[in-house]
Amino acid sequence: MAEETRDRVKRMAAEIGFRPNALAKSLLSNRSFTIGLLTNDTYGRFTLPVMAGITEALADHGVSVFLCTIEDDPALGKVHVDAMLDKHVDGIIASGKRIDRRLPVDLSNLPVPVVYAFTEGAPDSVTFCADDFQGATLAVKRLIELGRRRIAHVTGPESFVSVRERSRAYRGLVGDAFPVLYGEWSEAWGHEAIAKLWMAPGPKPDGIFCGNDQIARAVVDGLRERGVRVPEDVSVIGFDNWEIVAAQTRPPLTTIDMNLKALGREAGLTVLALAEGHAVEPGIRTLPCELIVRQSCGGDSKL
Amino acid sequence: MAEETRDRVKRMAAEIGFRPNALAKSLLSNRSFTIGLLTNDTYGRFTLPVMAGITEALADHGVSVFLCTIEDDPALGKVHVDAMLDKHVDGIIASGKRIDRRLPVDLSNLPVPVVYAFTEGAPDSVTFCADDFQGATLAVKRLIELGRRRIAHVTGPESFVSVRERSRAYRGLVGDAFPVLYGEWSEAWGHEAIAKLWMAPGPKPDGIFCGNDQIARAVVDGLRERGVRVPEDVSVIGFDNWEIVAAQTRPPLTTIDMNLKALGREAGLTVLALAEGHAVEPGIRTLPCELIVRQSCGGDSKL
DNA sequence: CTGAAAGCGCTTACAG
DNA sequence: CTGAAAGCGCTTACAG
Repeated sequence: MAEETRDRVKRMAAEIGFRPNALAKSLLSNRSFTIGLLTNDTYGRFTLPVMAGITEALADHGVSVFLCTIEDDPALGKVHVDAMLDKHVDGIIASGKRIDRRLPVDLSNLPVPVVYAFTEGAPDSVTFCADDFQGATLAVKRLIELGRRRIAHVTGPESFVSVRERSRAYRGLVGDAFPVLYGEWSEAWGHEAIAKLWMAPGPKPDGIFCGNDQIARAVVDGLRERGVRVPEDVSVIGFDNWEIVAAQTRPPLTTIDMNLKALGREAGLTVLALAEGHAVEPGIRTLPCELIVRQSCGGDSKL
Repeated sequence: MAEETRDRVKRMAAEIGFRPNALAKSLLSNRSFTIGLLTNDTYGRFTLPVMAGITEALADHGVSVFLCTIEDDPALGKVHVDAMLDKHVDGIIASGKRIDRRLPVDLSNLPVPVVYAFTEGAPDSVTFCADDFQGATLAVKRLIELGRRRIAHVTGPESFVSVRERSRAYRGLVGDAFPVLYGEWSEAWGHEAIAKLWMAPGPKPDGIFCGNDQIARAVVDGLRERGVRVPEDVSVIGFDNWEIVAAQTRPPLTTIDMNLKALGREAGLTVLALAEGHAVEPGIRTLPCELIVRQSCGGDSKL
């Protein structure tokens, strides 16, 4: 075949928009350039950022991702996992809405690599999660740096490891002058907690670290309703950086971002490496959180 | 081959967990049992319910779905569409965050069927969207049935068709005693609107229909802060049924649900039908909204 | 009714 | 260096 012919063929192929059939390729290469994201987070609060990170990392590798939302239904889970295996995904990323619960499906002994992100993984697997302790430390330290000396902690149910980690960080920095207030992940609980705190005798807190943004929002609202100024009288910091809540609070919440997108990116890259046969050390990888400064804590944002 | 042998083979196949390679199957059948969901709704507010509907309708047909979030980046859009076509998806569902904007990618003349859900479609395509006019009618009628006679409408930017449709429905039922207040889709605007309404001379509204739940939340908060009781003095109804906002408002919001999940289900079924070669009438299919009664409008919930 | 062959669209390894 | 063949894992159509 002459140079010229070869060129002509190539040109025509490009012109005509020839695209090789990825399915046929996969049949040979054992690589489908497809991965599955399995989650029970129907609301997408945690899974969407993770998903965004995965896509960001893998889109230009030509990898597409199947999103499978399985609620808490083992049967649905099996259906989705089987469908993914039949389609020969290169790997699976399991995700969820809390780091101390497993998805209702058995992902061990699959013929493809599995990586866990923001959900509890199998013992010898690779698991990514946010560093709750470090994130909480960031928040409480900021309150201390702002000169706050009576810092309270209003948070979610003690059954969550995240809650325990965060309050452990709080305790370490603040001691036990104030009780940690455990409750629901709701605004109702935030209001209740503020009522408790302000009805108690003795000096009131001048800083409140909240277990999530919903609680923080209610705390800020509750304070305003009592005529207490935020951030002048009391500094409030939340957790999650859930835009819809944090940005709409009056004043907008300073809060902790878990960097879920970075987490997704790492998980994506890792599952790809595994799929390509690279060895990856198993274990729990903890990614740092970040302080997002808005207006609910006051002070110089460059502190 | 004896009956017995055939049985034994089948049994062994099941035992050993034999699963046919879907990729190989696809090569022959021209069906990959895979569809793509393309969206620019990074937050997932609208796309996630649509996605849930699609999955619900198609999971037991063995169809998996690629989720592709393309922000507003045409280049990214093309990358994803090409990746999907290479993988021979059976069809594509385009979705978005408003019904009068197109995705930044050309989906005409693709070799696979395309269906639009909650985004503007190509002229001769199948498009699904919620019935804004009917939804707004539901809300305003409810306010009227509750005996409200001075009903105001606080909503988003007039540039949205949804906004214009909803206010057209409002106008039709209420007349023009009150101006329609157009603004941002934010709580800040809700507060501002209440300030305007309550500073104006003359009788105050006794019912407020809001363009979305964020505005409604702020309206309820603003009213409470002015000592106006909701729902005793003023009935408020929102739009969207965005759980995180509607359920946490004090009192929780009565609101309109666009039935996005049903929309996703229809879109999924339709794209599948097209993939199977069935003819589908092009055009815009409008799905009805639903009134979700909580406590912000008062009255008998069975009205 | 059973069993072997041809073919889906590619890539890899091998013979000329 | 070029070109034909074999094969990935299936299904379909055809010959015995």
